[in-house]
Amino acid sequence: MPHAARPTVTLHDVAAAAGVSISTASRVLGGSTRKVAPENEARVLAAAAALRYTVDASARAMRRASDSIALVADDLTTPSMAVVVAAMEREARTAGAFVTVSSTMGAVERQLETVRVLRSLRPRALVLTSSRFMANALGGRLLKELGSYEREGGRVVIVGETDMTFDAIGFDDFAAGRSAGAFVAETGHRRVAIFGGARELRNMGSRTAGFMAGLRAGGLAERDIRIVYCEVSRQGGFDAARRLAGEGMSGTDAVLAVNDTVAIGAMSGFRAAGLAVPEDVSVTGIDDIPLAGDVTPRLTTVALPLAQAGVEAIRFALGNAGAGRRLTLEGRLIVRESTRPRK
Amino acid sequence: MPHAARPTVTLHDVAAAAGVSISTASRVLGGSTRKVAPENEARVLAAAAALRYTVDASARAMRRASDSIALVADDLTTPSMAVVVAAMEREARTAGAFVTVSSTMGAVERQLETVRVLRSLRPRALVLTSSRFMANALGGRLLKELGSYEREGGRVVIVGETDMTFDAIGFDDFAAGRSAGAFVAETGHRRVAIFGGARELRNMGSRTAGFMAGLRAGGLAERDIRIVYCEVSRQGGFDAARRLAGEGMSGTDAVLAVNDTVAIGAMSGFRAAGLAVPEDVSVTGIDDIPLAGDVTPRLTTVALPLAQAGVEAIRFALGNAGAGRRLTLEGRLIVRESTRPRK
DNA sequence: CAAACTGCGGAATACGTTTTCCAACGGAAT
DNA sequence: ATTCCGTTGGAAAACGTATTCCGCAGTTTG
Repeated sequence: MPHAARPTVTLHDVAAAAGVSISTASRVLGGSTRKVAPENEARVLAAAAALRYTVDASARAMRRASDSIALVADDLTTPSMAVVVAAMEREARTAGAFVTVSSTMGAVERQLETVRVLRSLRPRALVLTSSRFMANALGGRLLKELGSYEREGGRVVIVGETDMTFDAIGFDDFAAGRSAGAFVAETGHRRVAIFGGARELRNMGSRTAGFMAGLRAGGLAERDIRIVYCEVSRQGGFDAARRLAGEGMSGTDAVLAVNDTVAIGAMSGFRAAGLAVPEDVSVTGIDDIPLAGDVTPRLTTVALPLAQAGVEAIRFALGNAGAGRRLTLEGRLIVRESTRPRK
Repeated sequence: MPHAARPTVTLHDVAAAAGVSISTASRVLGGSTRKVAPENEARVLAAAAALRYTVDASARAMRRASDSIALVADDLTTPSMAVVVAAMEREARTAGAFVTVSSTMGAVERQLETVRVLRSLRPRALVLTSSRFMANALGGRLLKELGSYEREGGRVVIVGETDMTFDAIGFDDFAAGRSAGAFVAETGHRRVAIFGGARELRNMGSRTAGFMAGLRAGGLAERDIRIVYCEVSRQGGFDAARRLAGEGMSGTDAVLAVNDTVAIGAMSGFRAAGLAVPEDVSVTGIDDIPLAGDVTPRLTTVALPLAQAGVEAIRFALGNAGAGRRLTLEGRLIVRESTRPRK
């Protein structure tokens, strides 16, 4: 035993116990196409079970394509991300692959570092999920790193919006925003506030643009729409609502939040300020995280197929190479009790 | 190139480019103790950078102890689990290790299967987080599997309660329950309902027992305490609250929920039934998930050091072998607005 | 000045597996 | 009966790295 962590039972041991050669044992255990005599097959299987043999994935990876998929996520604790990751894990497993997860906690420099580390695992694919994977980030160094990974035969899949030319799965954020905006306009709201994200988050920008388009299509004028920049978090929504309420609302009868987390925070903020949702003000979100259907009042939102995105990402990762495929998933408006038509 | 996924640049290429032997390149790049001439070192470094070389973790794992840690989690989407996992990921990274995550979605049979698969990665340690890792599960097969893994030099760390003799990190669930119970009793509540978990979840059982102990210590009689079994989920808490309210509360002025998720569900349920928290009924939880400080009213709860548990688990996993160490972490009562003293 | 020692580069080996190649064997066809 | 082919087992090579061992040079020591 060469070093502490490896005093394992090997194929060699199994073969010896079964009285066959290593080749034969490998063929039985490794799912080879070659046939071996039923007699020998049974003996190998028995020996493997008795010895509790498990193949060494590292050694196997040196001869076969690996079946690991590395996932780089901004923040695993985000509800929508948790849903995506869980779906990926499930899908990968049904395909006999497994997922290793790393989070970058939103630090852009750590994305590069993380990708470097993960590349050493020689995963079959690298799945990046973030709203911030832009080609020019870090002076293009991330792009270069991913490029050379791909040139070495790896697959890169991006979940979220990007301007890079890898396979990508995104949500139609503009359309999602537009359907929320149109709904709010059609249900008779006259003055609307948009609780929007920091400008640098690209998908949040698309959602805001969609809100505007939907509202205008529904007949609202520019001066009836107010954009409130806030942190994209529950607290951000809470604070924005309190502030708006503190300033007297100036007629605002609906809030379009850039995602469910902000919307739920906003509902709390209004309630804390003594306003009732939906009686005094309607609130909508985007995403349809599990919590959205659980809060009181339940949140009207645009459901994005988060789990499906996870599944499709794994399919891209495992499927045949396709250069720069794009899959855009559409959201679906779900009307619940956090909105109410105005007379 | 033997198979598609491996046309990578190898140490051989770097050595050739630098004009040195493979051994020298390995010594420079692999963090060896052997010294190499500064001249050569510089050339190797330059070549590696130019070629974008990354070591092959699989190949390295065949000579050195691996630096991966495999995590088996019941359900990654659980808020408390997300906190633990994030902390593990962070801690592992600072130690130069990385974490691979798999979830079993609560299915006990899949725990065994998952451990089998993960063992093939020859991780340095296996970290299991669940409330259900009992020795006799599956007729002891899981225990046997873990035992042989440990005999092969692996480390097993369990986060949560267990009766197995591996290193374990747990929370003092009984004490947490007791401090919540004592607080509720001391603040003048006279009739209390416990929203408890399914009986087979051991830690939930300890919490319930702690509730009882705390309440009795505070002077409540057996007949003033009512245990309501409900699903451990937001919906479970919601339904239980609705049911209780529908039956007229029969004087209940406080609810002790077995965790924050159930408590938050219960608050919604009461509100939906027209009752106010904390005016009509006080509600407490256990865990202190991030959401607990965000809901309205903010939840009184017993904060468990979830992140610390993740950190300590990684330290156990990476530290020197210690047979059957136990670390029990204590919770801390945090009083917020979901409870109110009764006159 | 010879001998011992130090510092460092390189050849070779080992890690555990898959896969190619070869040999042996048995049965069928001529 | 001889040749041919299909089947199956085993020997050996290969994957990329870390490390042991050896040798060469240069330096110190007696």
